[in-house]
Formats: sequence, structure tokens, C-alpha cells
Amino acid sequence: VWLRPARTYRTAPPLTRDRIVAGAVALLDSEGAAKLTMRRLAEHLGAGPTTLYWHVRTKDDVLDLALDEIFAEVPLPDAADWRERLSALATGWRAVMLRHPWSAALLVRPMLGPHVLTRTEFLQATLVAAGLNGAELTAATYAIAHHVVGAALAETASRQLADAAAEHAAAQYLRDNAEAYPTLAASGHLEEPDWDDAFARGLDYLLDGIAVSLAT
Amino acid sequence: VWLRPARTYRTAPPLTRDRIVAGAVALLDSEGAAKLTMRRLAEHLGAGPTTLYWHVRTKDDVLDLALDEIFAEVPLPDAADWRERLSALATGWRAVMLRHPWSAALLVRPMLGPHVLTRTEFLQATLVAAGLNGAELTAATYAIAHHVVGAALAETASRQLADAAAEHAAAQYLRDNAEAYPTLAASGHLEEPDWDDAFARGLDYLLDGIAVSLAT
DNA sequence: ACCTGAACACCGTTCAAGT
DNA sequence: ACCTGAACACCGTTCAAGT
Repeated sequence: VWLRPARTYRTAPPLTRDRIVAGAVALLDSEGAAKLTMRRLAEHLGAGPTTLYWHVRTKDDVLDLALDEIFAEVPLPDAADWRERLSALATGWRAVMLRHPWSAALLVRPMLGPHVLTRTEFLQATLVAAGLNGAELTAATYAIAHHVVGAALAETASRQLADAAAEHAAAQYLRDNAEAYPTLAASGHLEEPDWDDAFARGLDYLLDGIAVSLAT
Repeated sequence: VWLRPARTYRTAPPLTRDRIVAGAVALLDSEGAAKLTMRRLAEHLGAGPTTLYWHVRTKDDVLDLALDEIFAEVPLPDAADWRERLSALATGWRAVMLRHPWSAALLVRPMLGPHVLTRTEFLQATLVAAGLNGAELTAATYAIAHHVVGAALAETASRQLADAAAEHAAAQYLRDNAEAYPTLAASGHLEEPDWDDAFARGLDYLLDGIAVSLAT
């Protein structure tokens, strides 16, 4: 999508790519990915069932645009210390993905949107300023992104069980098979962990490791 | 699914849950997630278009079963050193996901299958043996899983561009916008990185960080 | 107990036709 | 330039009916 410019208009039109993207995000937030349909989106925008195809090539385009759109919400922190900058960026990034739970499932598509690239640029520039380069820089950039994406994915997935009965059944299942999964049963693996705490600690492991490599 | 037992039979039947899962994995491997259809899967198995519904409740059940199935391929290493055990587990896990590129997109569903739980049990037991417990144990377990899942997701996504023209266009796009993304343009962000190297280094950052916390 | 086909209520996308 | 509706080739799932 990113390579094809949005159409330009002579006068303010009723339907634009921006309005389509905003409508898609609204529908995804309120009803989830399974309910986002080109027909329903068009109806939501007060257009005929196939009008969207003038502004957008496929449904995948709409999804790519919607995913990039929410990245604009991720704040770019201004802390001086590189560790603080990275923690703040990662925390804000995760918060945005949890606020738009449909976003995790879309990350199998290449992340090339302008807002995504702006965040990645900020992330990598901070690591460069901290002193990384070459293969270490690449690895650190991806590792931090993986932590955010993985955390958002795991927490989103866990919420699919939010149905209390299903959660209870899953925990019971683990207890019934305690001899097969002794460690998991003992640590309460299928009970909701403190996601915020686990995320922050995991990120600290990563940043500690990066700091170690910077010190040598 | 995991709580509902597979049906039992008096005689060897033509269609079983196992055959359905094996057929689904085969179709997903050869044609991708978009092409897996209940109708096509049934046809692939030589059954009527709706026969699957006797053995399985929904298409989501089939996907959950297929995802768990491939986790059986992840080897459980027997190294003595905890770091070696974790590296070997994570590396094997990533390799399996890359071999079945459709698997990354399915991780938005809760990972409760028996094979998944066996790998998670092994991962967490290794961390316990290394000396972790409580909130640190939870955080380390998830952080390692996030690294594997995030890496598989990113590499799979990047391969969607495998089309050489698209890759070239994306790199060109980044170069054209070098003033907006100077760090990314300089580091060649959109050119294929050495995925194996980035994965190994990132995992080392994480394990270094965990080792630091064990030492204090 | 297991399998089938018809049927229902949807999809994404194309395209000739309208304004 | 922009929007429309009919139409095509599909979906997942239900259910009465077969063996």
C-alpha cells in the first residue's frame, strides 16, 4: 500500500482513504477482527457495498492501513537516559496494542507503514546513541520489538479465555494433569499472571543484557 | 478443544480426528492458511463437504489442533547447562515455526494444547532448576517465549515480501525517505538481516540479563 | 455411530453502468 | 472522478436424511 499514493480530489469528497481507515479502526475496536467486512465497513460509512474499492485495492490494504494508523498513538518519550527512553517507548507501544486487541493478529504482515517506521526509527536511533552498531544493533532492535509484540500477543490470546468458565476449566485441566506438568501446575501457569510486572521484568532482563554488551 | 475427548470407535474408521489434523497440517504447509477451507480439507480427505463436523466442532478447533500438533516436532534438548538447554529449546522451537509459516498467525489463540504445554513445562522447569522462582520465573518464562514467537512472526512477515520486486520497492522507499528515517536507512533496515544471527544474539541478551539476576 | 447433500446466511472482488 | 448494484465464485455451519 505504502507505495501507492492516496487519490487526490478537487473538492472535499464524502469518502476518502482517511475516513475508511478511521472507520475500520472504529469497527475493529468495537466488534473485533472477525466482524470487519468490506460490506459492513461500507455500510458503516454510508456507502454502497463495493464503493471502497475505488479508494483501496483490497481488504488487506485496509488492514495494513488500520494497523499503521494505531501506531501513531505510540508516544515518543523524551527521557535523556537510553534505558528510560526504551522502557517508555516499549511500554507505550504495548499499551496501544492492548487497547486495540485485533492488532496483534495483523503482525504477520510486513510492518512498513510510515507510523510504524517512525517508531522503529526512534527505537534504533536510541540504541545507536547508546553505542550499538552492526549486528548487535540489529539484534537489539528486533529483540525489543519481539518482547513488545510477544507480550501483546500472549496477553491478547489469554483474554480470549476471559469467559470465566473457560478459564476455570483450563486451570482445572492443568491441575488434573499435574504429574505431566508439575512445574506449570505449581507456578499457577494458567492463572492470570501480573502481565505488567512480567513485561517490565522481561524488558529489564533484555536491557541488562544489552548494557552488559555495551560495557565490554 | 483440549477438554473434549476425541470420539472413540469400535472399528478402525475412515475418518478420525488424527487424520483430520494431519490433513490440515499438510494443506497448511503446502498451500497456506488462506487456502485451508473446511470444504477443501474434507475433499483432501476424501470425505463429503460437511463430514468433518462430526469429529470437530468448528474450524477453529481444527486450527488449534494443527498448531499444537507441530509443537510435537520441537526437540527437548538434554544438555546439562541451563543456558544451553534454553538456547537449544528456543532454537528448535523457532525452527519449527519457520518450517510451518502459518503457525505464527495462529498464536493469538490460547496455547493450551498438550504438546505446547509440554514445551512450556520444559522451559519453566529449566528456569526453576537454574534458580528462578516467583515473579522472576514468570517473567523469564514469558520473555523467552516472546523472543521465539516475535522472531518467527517477524521473519515470516518479512518473507511475505519475498517477491523480489516488492522487496526492492520497499528498500527504495526507505532510501527515498532517508531524511525521515536516517537510522533505518543507514542500517539497511529493510534489507534482509541475518535472521539466525539476530535471533541468537537477542536470546543471549536475554539470558545474560537472567544470569545477572541469578547472580545477585 | 458415522456420513451425506441441500440449504442458509454470509463473504471478497469484478465490472458494466450510472452521475 | 466517483459511486452503484448485480453477479460470480466462494465461505462456515446446520440439519434432516441416509446407512
